[in-house]
Amino acid sequence: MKQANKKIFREFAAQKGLKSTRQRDAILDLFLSSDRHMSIEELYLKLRAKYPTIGYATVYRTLKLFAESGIAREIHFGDGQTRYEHVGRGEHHDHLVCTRCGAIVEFSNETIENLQEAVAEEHGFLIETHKLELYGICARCRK
Amino acid sequence: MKQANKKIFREFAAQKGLKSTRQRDAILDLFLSSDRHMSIEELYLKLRAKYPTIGYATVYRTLKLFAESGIAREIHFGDGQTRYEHVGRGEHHDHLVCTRCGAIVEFSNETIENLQEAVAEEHGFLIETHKLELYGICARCRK
DNA sequence: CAGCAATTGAAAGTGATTTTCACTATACAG
DNA sequence: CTGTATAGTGAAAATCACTTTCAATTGCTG
Ligand SMILES: [Mn+2]
Ligand SMILES: [Mn+2]
Ligand SMILES: [Zn+2]
Ligand SMILES: [Zn+2]
Repeated sequence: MKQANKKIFREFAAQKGLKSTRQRDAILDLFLSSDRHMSIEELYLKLRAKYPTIGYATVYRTLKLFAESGIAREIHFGDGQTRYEHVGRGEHHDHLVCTRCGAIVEFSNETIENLQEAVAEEHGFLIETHKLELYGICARCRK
Repeated sequence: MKQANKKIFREFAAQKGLKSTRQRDAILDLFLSSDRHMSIEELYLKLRAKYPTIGYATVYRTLKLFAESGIAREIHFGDGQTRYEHVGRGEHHDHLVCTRCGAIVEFSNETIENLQEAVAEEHGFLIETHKLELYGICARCRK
């Protein structure tokens, strides 16, 4: 997925007249090779290590571009910070979030998705997106 | 539910040594008799009408107490504002949110809830809470 | 290389929420 | 009823997570 997403972003950038900059490239590389759910702050701190002068604004702006291009998705787990996660073409998944250690497990359940559609239909809604998050204690923390 | 929740909060307040104040009572009455999903700002503005000197801080603090006591639940629909909704003893529901007009429809689906449990179990998680929100266009806005 | 638009980072600005603090109100003992 | 200890209040300042502004820099195109 990494190379595919790199290509998707390059194409997006090209047709939008975005320039290729040292910072943007560094952020893209870091994002694509990092943990799947990173907060801006985590990304910023890691970037600083290799690129001490990079600014918060640049990181924020760049991650928005990633989301716009379709290679990233913004997620909110209710801790006040925005996270970004990788998105593969046409992929979708939901999350289990450990309230103890913060671990995030991804899952996808076709049946649930279908039932969501059914519920929406009952109420005349046309679903655009949805959010399903299960919060609890992960296997590790339960031991 | 209104009287029941009033009683629940009174008991919570008593055992926590919270005092009964004019403001707290006003906020409780307004909250319990209002729309089921109110933002702090909406509550604040309505309160101001009857109680011109009430401060934002008091409203924020009081709603947190309501949540702590179990009569209210904090909800985040991604518009940057925290909302609070009524909670009845042992009740639970999820939401359909119209991205056009902001309408909120509540629903509950036993089958989905059971599948969530099954998913959690597969991953060794013990669910504490969950959030299921379906965003889309409501029946009215589709016409 | 010149010309110009896009990009960057520091710093100021936002908007929601929280904290601080001096003042006030409540509850409970006497 | 008081007097007191304590909790609560509201205005204003502080925080937090972003977002915008802007002057300086950089990438591209020709
Ligand atoms: Mn994920
Ligand atoms: Mn609701
Ligand atoms: Zn855990
Ligand atoms: Zn609508």
